[in-house]
Amino acid sequence: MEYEANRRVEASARTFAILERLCEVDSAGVSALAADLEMSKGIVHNHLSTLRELGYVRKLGDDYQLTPRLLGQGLRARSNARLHRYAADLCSEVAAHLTTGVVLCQHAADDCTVVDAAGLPSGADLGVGTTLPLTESLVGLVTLIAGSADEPPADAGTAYDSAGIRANLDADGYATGPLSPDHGGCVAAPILDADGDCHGSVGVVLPAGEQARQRVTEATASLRDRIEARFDSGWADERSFATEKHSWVG
Amino acid sequence: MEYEANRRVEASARTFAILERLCEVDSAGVSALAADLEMSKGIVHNHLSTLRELGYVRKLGDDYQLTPRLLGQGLRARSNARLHRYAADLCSEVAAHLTTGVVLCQHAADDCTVVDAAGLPSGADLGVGTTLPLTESLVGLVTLIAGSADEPPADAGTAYDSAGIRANLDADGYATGPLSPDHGGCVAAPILDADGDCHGSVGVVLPAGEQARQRVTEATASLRDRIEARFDSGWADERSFATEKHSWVG
DNA sequence: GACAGTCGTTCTATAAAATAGAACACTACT
DNA sequence: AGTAGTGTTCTATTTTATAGAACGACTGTC
Repeated sequence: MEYEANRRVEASARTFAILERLCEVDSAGVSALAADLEMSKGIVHNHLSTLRELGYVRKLGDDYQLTPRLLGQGLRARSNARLHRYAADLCSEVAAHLTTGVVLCQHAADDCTVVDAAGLPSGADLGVGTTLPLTESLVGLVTLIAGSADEPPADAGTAYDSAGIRANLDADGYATGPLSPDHGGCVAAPILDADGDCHGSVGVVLPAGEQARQRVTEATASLRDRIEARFDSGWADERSFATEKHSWVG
Repeated sequence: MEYEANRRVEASARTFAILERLCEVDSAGVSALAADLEMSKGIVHNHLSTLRELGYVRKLGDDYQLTPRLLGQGLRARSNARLHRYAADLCSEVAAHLTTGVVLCQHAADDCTVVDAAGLPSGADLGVGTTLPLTESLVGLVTLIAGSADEPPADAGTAYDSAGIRANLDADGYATGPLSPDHGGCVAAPILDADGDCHGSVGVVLPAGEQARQRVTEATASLRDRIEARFDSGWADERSFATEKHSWVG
């Protein structure tokens, strides 16, 4: 218990608290941040100066504001992750072919994040960067179940039938149900590599109509297979390398 | 001098160094990071644990990897910035109308970052998230010049004619030249608000041909005017609010 | 024109916490 | 078995982050 408290770097946690707060409010002054986060003005100023020195924050008049640096790093992190590299183009392809929505979600500790989206209407609240709860969304739940041998604890109180989903995953490798409490039906399939590690999931929106259901489930299973095949083969992505290096001159 | 050194939060700087390193290499272990950053293994482990607790990093086997959390925050930060909210749709519009590339760049301390791009070929190295140097790119230089009354220091050694660009900005509100050493010609216009603060710039790619030049410069000036008009009026963006709140059900 | 209420910034003594470095547990390969 | 690698734990020491008050500048109001 003594060590657990000691190994956490408090100063960094404070810096991130400030950064996250700035992310919510766009622009704020030292006093407002200090009041919101219950920190002294002097300390907030020190952390903001540090963030500014590192290029994550800039000053506009007397207010501080995030720079787009996080965006660049976030996109770079996504490009580094195999899930996005292997699956993004296939998801677009399926979305276009089925004329429905497809989301690619990456599993994280406490939630899952949409890293690619295709075929969604422009007003959708499922765009890239959206985070969904692990236990309260189908795309999250399938990653949780596929990633661990034991099913989610009963106290999680999920609205889904965990045992049923597990059975569906064991049988078919996908599950069907509402994408989240706020969204309609979808078919969700976890993406596993050869070691059995779960990298995330794909969710394909289910249009109304019973014959669409079969087309979508088949397409989802095929999509999953093609993505996992790339994981297994350590896909060399020659194509993306070829285009990535191409310097563009207008 | 004593205070300057004291107000920087070293622990946070170390955490960000680890985070940035992870961003470059996708996935790495404690020892590798410690060696690269010349830190002790124990310390790297503490910082990684903190980042993991905060949800920015996850563990895959013995390696650590960034989560997509930065992506979500980066996109949210972009949505909060007025530059993106006011200018993104107009840039797309102009790109479609002229059938050329348009980039929207946000000014930061040491560089400028592409926060929106439209009409660029798929292999372009100018996508969202790209950072360009302030003095070695036209889109950066116009923000630098427009943002400060005095011209950039001579020792910056820019390949551009700063005085000439300043004259062009004073006269027309835009400048013409190579977008960067790696790219072709463009017309770049800084975006200023009513207080004279520079928020960034737009860069419109210049296709070959002399009559295209005039069309593009006129379109750029018009684009700048329309964006700045939204800054001046504190554009209420009813439209984006209306669509943003619309929960989408498949 | 002085006043009160802001703001961001600076400063310093004190207490808290980050750190280095060695030891530990575990795995893989020889 | 042995060696070399990993991530992790631990502790004593010193660095350093912190609270809180004072400062200077600015913006209104009376």
